[in-house]
Amino acid sequence: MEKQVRKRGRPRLLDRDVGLDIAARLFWERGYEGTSTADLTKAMGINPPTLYSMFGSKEDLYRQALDFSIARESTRRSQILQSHLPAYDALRLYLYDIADGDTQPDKPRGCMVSTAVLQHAEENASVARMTAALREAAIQTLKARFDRAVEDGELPTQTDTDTLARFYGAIIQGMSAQACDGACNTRLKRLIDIALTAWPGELRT
Amino acid sequence: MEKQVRKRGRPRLLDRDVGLDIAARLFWERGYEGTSTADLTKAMGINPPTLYSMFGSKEDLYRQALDFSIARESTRRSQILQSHLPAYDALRLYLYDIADGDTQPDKPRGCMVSTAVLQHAEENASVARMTAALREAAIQTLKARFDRAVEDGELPTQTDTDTLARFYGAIIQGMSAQACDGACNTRLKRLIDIALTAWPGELRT
DNA sequence: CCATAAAAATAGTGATCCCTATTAAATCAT
DNA sequence: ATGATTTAATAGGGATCACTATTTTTATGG
Repeated sequence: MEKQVRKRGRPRLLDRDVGLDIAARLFWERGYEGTSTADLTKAMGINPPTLYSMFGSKEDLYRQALDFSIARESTRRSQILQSHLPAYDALRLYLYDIADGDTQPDKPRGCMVSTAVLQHAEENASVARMTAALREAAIQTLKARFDRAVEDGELPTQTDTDTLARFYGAIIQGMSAQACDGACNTRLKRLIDIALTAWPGELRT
Repeated sequence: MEKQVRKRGRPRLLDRDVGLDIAARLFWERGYEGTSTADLTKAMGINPPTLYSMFGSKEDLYRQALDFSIARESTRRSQILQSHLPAYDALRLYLYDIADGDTQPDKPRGCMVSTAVLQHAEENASVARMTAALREAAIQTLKARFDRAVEDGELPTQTDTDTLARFYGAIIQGMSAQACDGACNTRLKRLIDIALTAWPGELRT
């Protein structure tokens, strides 16, 4: 990650990561269809051609903003999930971390991915497929952790880990929706505590 | 509900309820921001002035289409919930009915209300408040049923019925999101069966 | 200083957005 | 038939949509 050597030509006024951060925040708050390229260029302080030369298109920018945001969160969250904590405890901390992310002060409510682009115009079907794939990947990550829990004897051998992962995925999506509707952090965590009572295994192995 | 007596003037080409049904289906599939007035007028087979004289504005039409759709479902669903079945059994049938609604053949996926207008442009904030209020009302209906269950001794007296209602509300929202992403009916019902294991009371009193 | 390179700014493009002023058509009452 | 009444159709308005051809600015290399 060494600083780029100064190249020829006019220097950039906008750092790429700063631009992605601004874009991610707008898309997060207003959604893909609710955010215009004029909103984006205005918030970044650039003119339209600069946006297109830096990021390609509105859809390309959305994809890059999602990748950028996910990269920032994924390290901490995968550490929680892949730690040597019992699966139940790891899951609890993982869900609490998501609840925190859904209710950050001075940030948009909810999750940028969990409830994004569920309904959409036909022309945005490819954007919807992208967010759906990200949600499916998150569920598969949960399932893999649950499979490990079965191997470790923390869950009954007959556990349907796929459905269990989709159940907690539904909790994550429901929390995002309720955060968008104004739910506070403690309210989401009380909800998590109920969801954790559906855990099929012995607790704290 | 007697048929209206033929009045003076040119007869309507489009029945109001037929128009609302067409509008509801479009809004359901594409969302509020993803559906244009041109989409609506084309699907209804009318010209723009007819849409505005019949329904007022795009936002008014959305509100009327939501009311129209909810009215059709609410009778059956409130019968399920307010029946004399034990609360647990009523809840199970209620959630199964919602799962069926999320995965109807030849209908858009998911629920028209549960995951609608979560992210939105600033100019559509009033539309978002409307759908949020409908979601909150559904949660309060669940809470009221749970409160009755406490009175009937089907739930422990110290049960936090508000959080329990928001938990099952999250399940409903998560199911809608996953249905939008392609989940089938049986997958949603397996998810419900796990959610029901979080029920705090004695089953089948 | 000059040529080259790279990015920014200007000034738009055609398409689509939600909505409406006006005119034409179709019915009923007399 | 005529006038009154109600709805439909025509034709577009002003704003915004995502995007871009062209020109101008600012840097480096020689």
